[in-house]
Amino acid sequence: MLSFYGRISEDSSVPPAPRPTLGPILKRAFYDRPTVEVARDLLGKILVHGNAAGVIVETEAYLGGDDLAAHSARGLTERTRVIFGPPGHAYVYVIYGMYECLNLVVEADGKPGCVLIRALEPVAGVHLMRRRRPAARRLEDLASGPGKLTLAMGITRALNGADVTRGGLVVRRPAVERAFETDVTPRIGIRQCADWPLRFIIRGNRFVTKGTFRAAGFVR
DNA sequence: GGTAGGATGGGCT
DNA sequence: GCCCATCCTACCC
Repeated sequence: MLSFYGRISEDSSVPPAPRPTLGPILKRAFYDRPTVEVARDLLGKILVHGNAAGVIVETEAYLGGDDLAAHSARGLTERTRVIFGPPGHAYVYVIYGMYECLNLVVEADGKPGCVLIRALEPVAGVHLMRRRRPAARRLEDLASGPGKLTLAMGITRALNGADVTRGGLVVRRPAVERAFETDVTPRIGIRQCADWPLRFIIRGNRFVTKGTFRAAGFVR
């Protein structure tokens, strides 16, 4: 099985891949950039909440301006206030009344833009994640979707507006950066601007969103 | 391997 | 009242 940290063997006599050592926390300047750049550059970084952590393997960019799929497209409301605020904060919203999705706010203060975190490759606190997601049978199902990963990581709407450059929810570099190829596709599960190429995944990674989406049509 | 339908509630028109 | 940036189960090849 192909993973960000190498090949995972089904043979228990083969030692597991080394646990990635965490590097420094991403600073605010990382987020204070164009949304598409940040969405792409978040791939391979490590989302950490408490004792759980996972490599970000799938993201989507939600732009300001004429991106009608973005919550901010309807203007500044109580819900979207965080998206218009300073970069480096969490935007957590409730979807379908049952699940919560994590975004990271980007672009300069006052300019809307955020990146939806869609899938993680678990790297720490796997036992914790399994307890939080009993429906997941395989490691690949633990955090392979935006609603799944918030459950697995224990991220709730209580973290809406949290500063992700300090505190319990942060994004870190891996201690050793690894090279990978990136694929770009249309975003999943939206109707407006459905063909815009704003979804980014680590090529070949087995932990990206599963299921029957119109996910084909790779742009690059 | 695949698809269809239901759960469930906040935000906005 | 309608629309969702979703997930799970049941059921069918």
